[in-house]
Amino acid sequence: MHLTREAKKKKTKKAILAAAVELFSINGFEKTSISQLAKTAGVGKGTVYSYFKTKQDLLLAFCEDELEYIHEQLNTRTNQDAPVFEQLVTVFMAEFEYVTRNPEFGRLYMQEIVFPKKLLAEKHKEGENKFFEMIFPILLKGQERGEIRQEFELLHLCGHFFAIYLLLLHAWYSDFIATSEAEAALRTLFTQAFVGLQPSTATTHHAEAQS
Amino acid sequence: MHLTREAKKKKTKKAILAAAVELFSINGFEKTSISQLAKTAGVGKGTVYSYFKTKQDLLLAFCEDELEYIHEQLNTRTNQDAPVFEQLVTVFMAEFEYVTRNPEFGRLYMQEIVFPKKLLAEKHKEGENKFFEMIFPILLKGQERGEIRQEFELLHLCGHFFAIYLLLLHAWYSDFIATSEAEAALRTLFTQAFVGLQPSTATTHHAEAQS
DNA sequence: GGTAAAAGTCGACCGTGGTCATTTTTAACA
DNA sequence: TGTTAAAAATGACCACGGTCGACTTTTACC
Repeated sequence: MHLTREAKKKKTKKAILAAAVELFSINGFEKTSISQLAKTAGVGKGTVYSYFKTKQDLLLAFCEDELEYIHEQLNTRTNQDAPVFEQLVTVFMAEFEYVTRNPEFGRLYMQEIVFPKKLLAEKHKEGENKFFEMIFPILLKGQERGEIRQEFELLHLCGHFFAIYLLLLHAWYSDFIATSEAEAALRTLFTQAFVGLQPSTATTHHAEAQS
Repeated sequence: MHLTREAKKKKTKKAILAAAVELFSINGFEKTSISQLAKTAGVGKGTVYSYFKTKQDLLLAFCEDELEYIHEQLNTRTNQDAPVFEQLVTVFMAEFEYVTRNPEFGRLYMQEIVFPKKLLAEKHKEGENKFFEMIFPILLKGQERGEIRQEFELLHLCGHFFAIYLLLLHAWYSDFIATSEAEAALRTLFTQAFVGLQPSTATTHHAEAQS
């Protein structure tokens, strides 16, 4: 048999991940030791490290699994005909709620995603692309519909919104805003971004955009 | 003598910080052990921990010292009469260059500042305020001069720019942009923010801002 | 100075994350 | 089935970050 081996590996990996979810949820990330986790998963300590390079990797793997699920759900649920503004609020709030539901996981995940070790940057680009893939089509449609200026590149637009999302999370983690205030804050920031910071009469002498 | 005691403590603290700077610079943060550091500083291991709660705290303390210096320099050097746009570019690029000069320190610093442990959030608000204090007066003057819309709250404006700054660093740490491209990217994002994402003819049906 | 309490220092000690030589399991072939 | 080489699992082991009670120095008061 050729499949049995691979199948077993998958099963072991799942067992380790399951143990991780269980123990991290109960005791938190830092208070869970790898040996304890290995025992729960029914494997040796070394085995854990042959599936995950690092304790953090284990957490990130779990987070990414969960996020993928959230993203799929979002893709099927968002109303493609609503205004861009509203679609973005929906998407961002879903992400926000997921990340902040378990602050400890979310924090470690975002720390690694936003400011990755340079060597691992490549790996995370992929993960972030998931996020960009979500809002990319929304913004594209927005440009087609004339809700968003067409002279800006889509990538830069995505970046702009990602920036606002980062700020939202930062504000929450720093206790500047409570969970209940998040949506209002997001809308305020979006409004600023849409309308623009300068008065509409101003001369845009600095508007030489870059690729 | 009453001062001797305090003076001695300061001296010890400086010695520890100095050892940290030296060893971190040579071997990096993770490869420097506390016992090694303690030996270099000429104190016991426990003493290090009576001055700094954690190994990370040690690094953050160092970073904050350095940042303070940068901020002072900036306050005296920026041209208060230049357009807001240009002043902001100057300030942000200075910060950017400092943070990315030593990627490892900058990374750990930003990780902790942007997504702090909830319990320590209070402590870091202070640190961030330094940043806001830098751009607050610039934006205020911008509003007075009519370069920036007056219907937005200054705090939200600061937030908007901080968001862009975070994105810039993120893009750099993720290898999306190189050091040499940073300023151009920053200008592009600023332009987007100033001009606004929606066409100037669009109806702003969503413009109910929040406090 | 003598002395007792408070402040500061110390390094042996603990549990941890991570490694690696060794052992066990699997797959392939005669 | 028996043999063997590769793949996978293992846990003793290591260096580290951080703790703690024992120890030394400083202070304040007589």
